[in-house]
Amino acid sequence: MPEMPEVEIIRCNLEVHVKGKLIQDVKVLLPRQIKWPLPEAFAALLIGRTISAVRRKGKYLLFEMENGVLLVVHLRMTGRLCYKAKDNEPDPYMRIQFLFKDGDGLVYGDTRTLGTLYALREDELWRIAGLADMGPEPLSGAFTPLYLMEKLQKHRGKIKSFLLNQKYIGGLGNIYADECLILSSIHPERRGSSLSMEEIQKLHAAINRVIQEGIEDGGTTFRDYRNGNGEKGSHQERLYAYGRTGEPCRLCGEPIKKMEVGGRGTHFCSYCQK
DNA sequence: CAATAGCCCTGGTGGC
DNA sequence: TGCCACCAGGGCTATT
Repeated sequence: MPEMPEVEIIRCNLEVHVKGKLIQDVKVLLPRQIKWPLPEAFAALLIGRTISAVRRKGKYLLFEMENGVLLVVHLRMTGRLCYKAKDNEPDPYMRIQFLFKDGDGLVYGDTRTLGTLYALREDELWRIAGLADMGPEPLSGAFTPLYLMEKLQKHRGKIKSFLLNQKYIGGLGNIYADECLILSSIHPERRGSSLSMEEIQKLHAAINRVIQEGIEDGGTTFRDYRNGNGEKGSHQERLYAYGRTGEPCRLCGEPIKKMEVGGRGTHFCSYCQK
């Protein structure tokens, strides 16, 4: 499941390949994944355009065309974008295909088909609520301990749910949320408003740390994630909590436990996290 | 307004 | 071996 580090890796890898490429054709194999505009208009907006940049905001990828049109992609659970040279073997779960004038292509594949794609201009980005309402990203100047404190003071819900809510912090998903909680010794069911300033500072540092390390490791590949070249990341080898149920905590040796918090599987250490 | 439950989706897994 | 319930979970919508 691509989160901010994985999407950043994909952005970085794809930009090298697609910058300056002219889109000659767009084949929409599964129209319902196009959320705006209608599939025919989606293709028409992109055909004949040249990609000038690849941007990212939270978990969204934004391909900028030379005329200002943006192709926006959210990969959700199993979406993947892969640059394909002319003779590469096809993705069996290909849903959308972008063909370039030089014969290469960009393939959007998605087994569970939960991903979403849009084509619109910069001044129409408000149509994508999750993008327009997104809070500051980890590692950004706006994401400060003070910002975190102000939001948490008013939050009566559980900290795990807070971390997953993109309107507070843009880019965290289930894996990195569990990781930053174990690294800051905070129990996932703690109420946001109950955190001390010291805990908030630890949490802030842990969020930046896990995102930074995730990017450095080329992302976390648990099941489906692949970078823009179809390769796996390695951060799963360094995880403290996620997917380690029953395995010894790397900090104290107690077995990692799993519970449900806010409808999400949550991995934690009952000894370290209070 | 905010928290929560349900829903979308399909492949992989474990139980029998 | 085959069948099937169940799980994975981001983000949207409906409900409380």
